[in-house]
Amino acid sequence: MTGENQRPDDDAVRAKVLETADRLYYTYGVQAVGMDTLRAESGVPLKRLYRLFPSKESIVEQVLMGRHEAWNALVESAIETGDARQRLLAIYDMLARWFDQDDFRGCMFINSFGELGSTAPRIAEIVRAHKEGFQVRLAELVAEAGGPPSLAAQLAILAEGAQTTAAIAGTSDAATHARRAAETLITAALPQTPASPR
Amino acid sequence: MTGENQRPDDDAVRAKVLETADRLYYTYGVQAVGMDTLRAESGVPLKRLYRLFPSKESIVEQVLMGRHEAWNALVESAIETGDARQRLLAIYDMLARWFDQDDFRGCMFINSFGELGSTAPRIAEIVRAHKEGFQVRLAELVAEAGGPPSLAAQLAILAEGAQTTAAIAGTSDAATHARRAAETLITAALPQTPASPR
DNA sequence: TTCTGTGGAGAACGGTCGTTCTCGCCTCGT
DNA sequence: ACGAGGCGAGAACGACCGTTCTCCACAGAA
Repeated sequence: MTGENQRPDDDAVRAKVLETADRLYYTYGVQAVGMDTLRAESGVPLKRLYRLFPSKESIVEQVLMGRHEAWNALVESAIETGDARQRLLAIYDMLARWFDQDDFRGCMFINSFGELGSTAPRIAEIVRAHKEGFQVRLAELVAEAGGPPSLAAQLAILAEGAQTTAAIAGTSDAATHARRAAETLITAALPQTPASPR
Repeated sequence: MTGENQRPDDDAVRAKVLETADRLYYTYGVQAVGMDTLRAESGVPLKRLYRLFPSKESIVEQVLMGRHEAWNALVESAIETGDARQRLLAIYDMLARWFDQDDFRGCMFINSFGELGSTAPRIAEIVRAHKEGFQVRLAELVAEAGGPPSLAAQLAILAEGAQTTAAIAGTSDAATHARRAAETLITAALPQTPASPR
């Protein structure tokens, strides 16, 4: 007898908890937000929190997985139009819009890795997989543009550096600089005009 | 062992504490290392720790200031020979050597910012000032090479991105990719031969 | 109604945090 | 020799952590 007796609104409550946890962890850091704060902000009693999630760490993991999906959706929507070169550059425009949001506090994966990476291997692995997924997607885009894999690695480094620089400096200038650098690198790696078939 | 059998004076003990704290905080994160662990690893009693430093946060601040000086010294020693272009690229070679150290765990300033930036304003300011100092130094080197300020911003983003990418991926490949990208960006910004006697 | 059981509010628990205090010991001035 | 004072070892303190438990109001079945 498998005890699948979850109440009908458990899914909605779970979603609300993860939404609240995402906001709190992103704003203040994971270790700075206790379970009681999460209870107060989400309105979900502790008892139910621990029925819906086995532990705080699993909440952190699910928050990061949610951010992973959201990030992928953002990237896909940013690159859905234009030629291969324009689609690559659109990623940096997306970064600029993100950096300009007033609640921007850097990349949650990078922040969580610095905070928990050395003590929580599962968190570290989620972060590593997230970053590798982005690099793989970049490599696909670069390949469609006819560029070498090394260009994808360079563009990924630019995106990472823009995120940390923008978070620490508190401005979105890094997105503009990263975009210009990306233009230069793409042009150097794809010397022929992108519209001309071979 | 030493000629002086007198008890080490406060300055020497302070230095040993900061050295131990640097290693522990860098390896495990600041919040993961308690004062009792610092006492055990440094061999300095709690009472003396609190006579030498007013609080844990001040230890963190002084560790970061020490890292700031060490970083500046590393940069200066890396760029002390060669022409302007070679000196700029030497920074990425220095990064590669750093990434290959087996205790490399990313940039402590970025890690500390993610961990404490939103709750400890003084830490956030130290991190911000550190990163700005590096960008200013890069701008000087770029200016000596005859390049525009935007090139310095681009090279700084490459360095930041290489650090986070290497930390998360666990490899030093990012340094190589960043160096190649830097070569391309420098060449594009300084189209003429860099050798410039005056 | 009465019984039963579920869920919410919050106390409790064991542990750890940063920080301070106690106390015995050791040194040292007189 | 003797009292004073500074030191180290570690307990103590209050606060907070993640997690579990108690207690009671109340919903539905008989």
